Amino acid sequence: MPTPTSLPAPPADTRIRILDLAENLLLERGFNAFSYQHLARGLGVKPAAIHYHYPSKDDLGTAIVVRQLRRLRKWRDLPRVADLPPAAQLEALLAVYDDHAAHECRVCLFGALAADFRTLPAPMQTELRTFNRELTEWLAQVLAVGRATATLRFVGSPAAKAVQVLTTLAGALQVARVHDETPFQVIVGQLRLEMLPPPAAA
Amino acid sequence: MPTPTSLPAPPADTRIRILDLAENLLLERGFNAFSYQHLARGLGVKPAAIHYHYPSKDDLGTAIVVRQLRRLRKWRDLPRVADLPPAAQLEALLAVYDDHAAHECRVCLFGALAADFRTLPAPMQTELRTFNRELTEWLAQVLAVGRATATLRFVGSPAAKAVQVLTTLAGALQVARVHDETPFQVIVGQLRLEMLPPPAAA
DNA sequence: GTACTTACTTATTAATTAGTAAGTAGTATA
DNA sequence: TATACTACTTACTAATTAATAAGTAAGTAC
Repeated sequence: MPTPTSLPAPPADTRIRILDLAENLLLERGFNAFSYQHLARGLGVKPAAIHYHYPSKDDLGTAIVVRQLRRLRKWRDLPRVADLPPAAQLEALLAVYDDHAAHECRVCLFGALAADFRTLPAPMQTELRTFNRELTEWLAQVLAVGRATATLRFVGSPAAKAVQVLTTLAGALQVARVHDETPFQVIVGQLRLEMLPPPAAA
Repeated sequence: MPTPTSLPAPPADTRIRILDLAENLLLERGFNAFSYQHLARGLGVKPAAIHYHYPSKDDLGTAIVVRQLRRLRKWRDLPRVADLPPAAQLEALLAVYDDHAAHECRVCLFGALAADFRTLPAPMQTELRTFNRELTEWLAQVLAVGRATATLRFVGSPAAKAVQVLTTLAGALQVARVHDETPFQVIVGQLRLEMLPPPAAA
């Protein structure tokens, strides 16, 4: 225990500030479109300071994906998410993507990295696959319960529908970037129309 | 008319060979992940030769998008496509994306450029928007006729469904890149299941 | 107060980037 | 045969890239 009673250091968050800015630049401009110089200028430090915390850009990129994976797991297991009924869980997911669209039309992590995937360091590839797999498995489970309880509607297997819906959402954020937020809202509206209102019939 | 009776020059296709290779690299690795040096090495010429045909990378990138736009218009107006019934037109579209997935998991033009969109030269942005808009309008028309003739099934407006389907397909190619072709086939199967078989009921 | 660690900066390297200028070989035209 | 054009190559520049080495100031441990 280094600082038993006092925690005097808010300046020590450079490591996190780097990660935050790098993540922003990644989601707003793509992985190959920012450099240690950009980060350094944006934070008021020298490029070598970034190398001190993240020796190589591979390390930095991997750290971004690993943190997003940790966030996903934390979010998914949050009582206010995990204890929701399936339709509300789906809405919570849509809200996350809506946040991205509203925040400078940021794409999601997956959409930011997929196109350049083959140029990414191996650890980033691995972590991104895990990220996407865990998110898909979570949604598949939500959809399965939702259909079983007649609160979500779709044809085909929950796993297939989960892949389709997540892929659509990732793409929707990209379309929002190319045009504007409108098509994103159109797509989300379409998803709600198809899946959310149980048919009101028997 | 330069060469009235003879056309002796197959070597003169360097301009096209550059465009072909650049397009391949763009779709396989992303726009910021290839350079004039890569192109030059791949073609056995010097980088300056590329600059001769395409003075700047902006010009080259724009040429790629412009050519894809021309191809789209040509394809769409082809008798063997334009004269098809709506369900077959949708299948023809799916076949194009399937080609991409089968060919080294190439993403589509849109998916390759969306993440880095803000780093692209303005003419590329403009042409890509046009490309996406025209494709969407075409599909919306197909869907409208398909539903009117009861050969395609969906809820919501044809325009909204067209945006959703194209976004899903673009995303599906990206998922194929990150994992393998399987999820792409799952997504296309899901789309067919939802839209293609008219309900067999009245 | 000496040793050590943390968190940097300064200075530098080697590679790569897009882009340019000038020269040249081959072909076509007058 | 002179002229000019096409399609390059050679040689170069300036900027940027990730990365490293060495130094330093401030704090912590004992």
